Amino acid sequence: MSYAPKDIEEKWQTRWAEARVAEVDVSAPGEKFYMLNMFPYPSGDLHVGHGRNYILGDALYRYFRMRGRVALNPMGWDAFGLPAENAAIKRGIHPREWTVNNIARMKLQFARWGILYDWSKELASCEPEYYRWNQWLFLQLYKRGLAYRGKAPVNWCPADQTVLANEQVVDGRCERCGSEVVQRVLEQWFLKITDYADRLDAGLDTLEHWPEKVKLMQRNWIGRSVGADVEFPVPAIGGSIRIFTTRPDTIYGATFMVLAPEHPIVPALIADHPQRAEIEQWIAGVRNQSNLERQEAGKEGRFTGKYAINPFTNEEIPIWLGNFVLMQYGTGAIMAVPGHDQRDFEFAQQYGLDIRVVVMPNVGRASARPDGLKPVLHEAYAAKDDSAIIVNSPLIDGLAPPQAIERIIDEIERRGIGKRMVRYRLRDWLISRQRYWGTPIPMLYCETCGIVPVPEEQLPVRLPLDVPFTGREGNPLAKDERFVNAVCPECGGAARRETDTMDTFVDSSWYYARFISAHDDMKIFDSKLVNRWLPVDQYIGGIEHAILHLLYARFITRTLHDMGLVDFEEPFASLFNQGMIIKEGFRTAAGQWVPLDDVETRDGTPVRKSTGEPLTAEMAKMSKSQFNVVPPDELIARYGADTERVYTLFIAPPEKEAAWSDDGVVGASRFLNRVWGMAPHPALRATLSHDAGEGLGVRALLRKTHQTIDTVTRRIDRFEFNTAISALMELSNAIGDAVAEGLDVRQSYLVLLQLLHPFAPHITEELWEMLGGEGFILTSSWPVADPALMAEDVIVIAVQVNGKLRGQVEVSNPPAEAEVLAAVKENANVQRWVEGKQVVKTIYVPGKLVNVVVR
RNA sequence: GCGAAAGUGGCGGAAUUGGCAGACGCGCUGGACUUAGGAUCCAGUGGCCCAAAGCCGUGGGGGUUCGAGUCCCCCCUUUCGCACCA
Repeated sequence: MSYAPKDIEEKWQTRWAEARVAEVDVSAPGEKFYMLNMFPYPSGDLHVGHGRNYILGDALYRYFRMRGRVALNPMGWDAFGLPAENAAIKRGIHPREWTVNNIARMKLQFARWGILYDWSKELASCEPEYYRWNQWLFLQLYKRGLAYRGKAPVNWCPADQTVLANEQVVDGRCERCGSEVVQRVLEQWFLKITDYADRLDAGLDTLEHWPEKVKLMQRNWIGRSVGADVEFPVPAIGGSIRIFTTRPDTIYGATFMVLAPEHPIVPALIADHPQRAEIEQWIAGVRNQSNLERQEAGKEGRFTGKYAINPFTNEEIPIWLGNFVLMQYGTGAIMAVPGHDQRDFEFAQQYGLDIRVVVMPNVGRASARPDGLKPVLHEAYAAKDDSAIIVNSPLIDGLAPPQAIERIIDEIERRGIGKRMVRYRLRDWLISRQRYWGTPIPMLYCETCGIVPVPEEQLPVRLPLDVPFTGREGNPLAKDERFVNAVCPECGGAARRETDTMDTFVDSSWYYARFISAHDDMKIFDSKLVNRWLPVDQYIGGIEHAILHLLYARFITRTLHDMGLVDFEEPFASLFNQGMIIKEGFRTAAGQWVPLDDVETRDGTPVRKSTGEPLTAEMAKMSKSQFNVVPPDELIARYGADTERVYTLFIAPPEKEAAWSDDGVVGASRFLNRVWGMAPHPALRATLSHDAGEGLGVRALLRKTHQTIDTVTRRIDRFEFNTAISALMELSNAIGDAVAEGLDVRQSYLVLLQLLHPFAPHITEELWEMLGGEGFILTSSWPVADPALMAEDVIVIAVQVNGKLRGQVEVSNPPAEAEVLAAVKENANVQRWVEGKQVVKTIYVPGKLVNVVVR
């Protein structure tokens, strides 16, 4: 009987679905395991690159189930967002219809991959039963002062009349229409994530099972800096300017001050400047530049004509404006220490400003120090650790920077001119979008009462579905009178509804908790159950979410914690980022991607069939626009889903980028065919017994089997799926050899099926059934390795002396010291025996090298 | 520029604690079966050498060690992240 994946796979997919095997009663007893793939945006068709992500999750889910855990593997849809709206504009399909259709297609695809989700807990963020709680959450945040309306410069696309998220701006242009994005100051809704900056930063230390890389990225994004705020008096305007510095120990070296051109005090400083008009023009120019342009322009500045007093040297220092000082960070003003800061140094060089050395390498004796008072910038002169020493600074001379910093801040605080300060790079989260397809922000603007929240009992604020989509006149919601006109719940007068919708990252910041009570229409979720099931035990998704989604989710979880709704602060105990699948695409010299059916190979080089022009092959992320996607349909039709699953996991370590190879797939296919082909052999039907007198072959196979159980288990635990599968291939090869020798392999074969199940679920279920297994293999238990059976009976040690083989001796396993010593002595006259585990370690006798190696 | 990770056959990649480098798979070579092979099966496959023996081999150069892909120092290359954050 030959292997027909199609029939088998459909059969088992149907059976699993009918038996609702993946449905979990969240209040059932047992040790829980919450497995979660990041819920996808329903963009439609899935390719094998997406498959990697979900197959990985399914394999883990099945593994933990077999290990006896009550495993939950839910799935939902991040269903609001721009592409649905674009489809509506381009093709006249309603965003909802487009989304619902895509969801249906993706569900089918998941089923064909043999992925088991608990669909009873399915959710879609675009449905009122979900986004209602999004709105509720927003109101709670508003009540706590964590949601506020404020002015901010935002990315504005003039053609589409909307704000764009930073990630929707590509090279300064709108990713959708290509128009140049401009900065506009608008009133927007923000969530006060900065209130949680310290907790979000500190919490990273508790995430032991997160990739270091992601934690580092978050840490950099939060950008915690410790230092001090210091006031510098400016007599000319009868006030002072506050700066932030992380190096207060270098304050004696502050020879000038630089303000961001946008700093609010600038107009007062330059009011009587003779070239005021020119400076204002320069400021306007800098304002209009993006950060990138600003940096490319190089360092530029203008002298304001005014001076500040350095509070420690009491010298007058010039106040400059500089394009390299950012208004958004710190106080928008710096004390410039050109002797010890690269940027300040460059600026000082350019404008001929004083440079003073106040830090030197600490080389012990003063006389041995370099003649360091030269105005140069050198690495050692910027050191912040004990390798440096402060000079030219009366109050802190001779101290190392760490002590000097403490000392000088104490003095700053004593004098009342500043204080210790921790600042963050993190900014508040702008969540307003002038977009239709999103959660309406549940707020009202009343002519008499001002900003009024929609009362909770009026939720959800439903997104009207019958609105026209033209795409060129801004948010259709704003023109929908029925939606906009509302009654103020406070005074009963006329009110206007907020027509902005929420950033979809709000939707995804708490969905993992909603799965636990997905259909509760009384509350956001059941806290008791959520506290039982969360944090998520294993979260899987792409590295592209390293900052945004994961940071927002960590933030929102903390707000839920502070509301008393959950008793944990970190939503994801363990995080795994799978790598992308890439594949060769072909492009012309001009960089244009060419469809595969227009590519052929002539004389070993790819050319474009239609024009004959030469093409270059390039590995790229799978994408329709690059014509290099591998759709799973064909692959499954030809080889079956199990083959795709095994190949996808075998191709490379899962965290790495993997190059798809159509040829490589056949390896996985052959492997499964061999596994199938062994099954009907008569040897399988015999009963296995391990009586003495059995052939060595059976013992060896049994040993291999138990070693494989051990190996595969450990490798799955460590996410080493590729080598777990290679170990199964080895076992399969060993069983194949044993079958050829006519040995009874039934027991080993059943173990192989169990170990293989997470990777190739359909074929293993089928074979399990054929061999008379009880129930689903999915619900069978994971085999346990018997250490006694794993060990070799005898080992051969080779005695090497000075690299030369002196003899080989067979000893029992584990080897008795006396036995080995005797053997070694006989061959090499050795005195001492060092025992390893199974492998015999080095024996070293002075003057004589003896290397004992296990054979 | 700063930070992080990684360099192993023709390719993807293996190699607990330093202990037979190249598992497993692809590809390739030869063979079997075939009207046929982009199917299947068998054998071989790091390099030098007809072969054996032997020698050389984990980006380059030093070092530690009886022994280094693995540990230490210097250099080179690639990828990723941040990008004037005071």
